[in-house]
Amino acid sequence: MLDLGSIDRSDDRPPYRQIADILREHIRQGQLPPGEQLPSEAELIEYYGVARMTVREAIRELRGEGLVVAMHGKGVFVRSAPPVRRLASDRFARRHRKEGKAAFLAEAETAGHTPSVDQIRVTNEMVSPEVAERLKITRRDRVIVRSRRYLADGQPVEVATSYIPEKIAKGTPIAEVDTGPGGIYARIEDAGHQLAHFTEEVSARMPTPEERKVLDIGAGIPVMTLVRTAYDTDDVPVEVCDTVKVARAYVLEYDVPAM
Amino acid sequence: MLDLGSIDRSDDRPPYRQIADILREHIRQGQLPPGEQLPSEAELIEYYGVARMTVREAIRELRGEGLVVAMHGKGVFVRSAPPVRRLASDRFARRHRKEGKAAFLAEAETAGHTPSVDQIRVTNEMVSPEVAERLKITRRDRVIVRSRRYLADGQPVEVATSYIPEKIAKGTPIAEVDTGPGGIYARIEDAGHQLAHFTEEVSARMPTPEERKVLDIGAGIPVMTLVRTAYDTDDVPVEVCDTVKVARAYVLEYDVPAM
DNA sequence: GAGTGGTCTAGACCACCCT
DNA sequence: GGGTGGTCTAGACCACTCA
Repeated sequence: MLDLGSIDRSDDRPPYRQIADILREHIRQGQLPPGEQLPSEAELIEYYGVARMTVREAIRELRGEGLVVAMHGKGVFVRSAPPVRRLASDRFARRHRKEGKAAFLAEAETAGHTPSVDQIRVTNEMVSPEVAERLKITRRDRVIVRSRRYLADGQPVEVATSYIPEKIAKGTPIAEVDTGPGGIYARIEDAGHQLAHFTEEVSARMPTPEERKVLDIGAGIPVMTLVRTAYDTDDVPVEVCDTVKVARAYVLEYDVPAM
Repeated sequence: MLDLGSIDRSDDRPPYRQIADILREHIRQGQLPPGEQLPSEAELIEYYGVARMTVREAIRELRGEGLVVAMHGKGVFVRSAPPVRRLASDRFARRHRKEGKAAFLAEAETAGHTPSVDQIRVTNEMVSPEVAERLKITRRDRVIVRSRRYLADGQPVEVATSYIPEKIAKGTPIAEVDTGPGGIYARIEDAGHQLAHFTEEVSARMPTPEERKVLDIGAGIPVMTLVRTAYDTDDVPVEVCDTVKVARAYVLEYDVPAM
C-alpha cells in the first residue's frame, strides 16, 4: 500500500506543494511506476483532509513537469518514459553508409532498440525561403521533399523532413520512396557529391498541436528541433533536414574542438 | 483604452479560455506591449463578471505559455521575449580567451546583448558519482564547484555549475569568486592543461520548480540541459559543466564531420 | 449509474510591494 | 494602509469513461 505521508501545516511549503512533493517522490522511487494510476482527487482530499483545489494544484504541478498525464473521466496516470536514444556525433560516419545502413537505423540498432520508419512521403515542391537560404539556391528552384516518421520500439520519437535540390535528386532514387541501401546520403554521394560535414542547429520548444498528434505526446512534453545542413567537399549544401524529436527520448552528443 | 471584449457563455470555449484568448491576442498585437501591466485580477473579475478562480485560470494559461510574468504584490506583466542567442561551435575558441573574455560574455557581446552574471557561489565538495565518472576521478576525490546564473539584457537565461578537480583548481583563482580575465578555461590552461576539445551532451525537458524560480520562467517553458566535459591535450578531463538554459533563448550550432 | 477529472462560484486569510 | 497576487475552503454543475 502506498504511504502518502501527511502534510504539515507549519511547514514552509504550502500544502499543495507538500502533496506534490510526496507524489513526485513516489514516482521517482518507483512506488508509482509508469502507467500506474494516482489516487483519485476524491481519495487525496479525504486522505489529506484538504479542499479539492489544493489537491488539484498539487497534480497541476506534476502535470507541468510532465510526470503524469490526466485523462478526463479515467484518472491521472504516471507517464511512461520512452527509451532514451543517444545520438553520437559520429552517427553519420561513412562506414555506416558503407554497411548499407541509414543513420537512424544504424544508430537505433546499436542502442538495442527496434527501429522503424513510416508515413514516408516524397514530393517535388517550390523551396521555402528558409530552406532556400540554407541550400544557397534561389527561391525559384525546386526541391525534393522527403518526410517520414521514426519510431523506436513502436513509439514515435521523431518526424523529419529532408529537402534536396532537384538538380541533385532528379532521376535518382532520392525522388523515390525507397532510396536503397545506405539511405539518401549514400545516394547523394552516388550522384557525385562526397559529403564533408554537417551543421546542426539545435533548439527546444513546446510542440504544436499537430506535432503532439503525430508524435503521440500529451501536453507538457517538449520537443527538440534539429536542422541539419549537409555539405559536400566543395562546401556546397546538398541537403537540409528539419527534424522534430520527442525531447525526452534523445540525448545529443557533440564533440567541439577547443581551437 | 484596452478593449477587453466580453465572454460568451454559449461559446464552445470555457470562460477562462476566452479571457486568456482575448488577453493573448492583445499581447500578440501589441496593445499590451512587453513590460506592460495587465489589468489586475480584481479589475478582470469586475469587468467580466466572473469568479476569481476563472480569471486566475486564464492568467495561468498565459503564464504557462511564458507570455506574462506574475509578480507577487505588484501585478502581472507582459514578458519581453528573451533575446535568442546562437551558440556557435567555435565559442570556446582560444582566441576568445586570449582577448580576456569568458565564453558567455564574449558570445553575448558579439550578439549585441548586455550580458551579466550573478549568484556566483564557489564551494569545495565531495564529487557526485555522475561527475566523478566524467572526470575519471574516484568518488573519494574532491572538486571545486562553481555555480552561477547568466542573464542577457537583465533576463535570466541560464544557470551553470562547473566541477573542477581539486587537484587542478587548488590554490588557483578557480577556487575564488573572481577568476580573472578569460574565465576558468584560461586559468585551467595557466595551470598547465592546454584545452584540446569538449564533448557536449544536449537534452531538453520541463524545468523543476526550483529551476522555474531561478530562471524566472512559467510552468510551460522547457529548458535545455547541456553537460560539457573539457579535455586537455593529454585527453584528461579537466572540467565538467552542467548547464540549464531557457530553451527559447538559445539555438545551439554544431559542426559535425561526415568522416 | 458511478466514478473520474474540468470548470465555476463566493467567499476567506495571507504575503508581498509600494507609498 | 491599500493594492497586488498566492493559497485555501466548501460547495456546485458539467463532460467524459467504463461497466
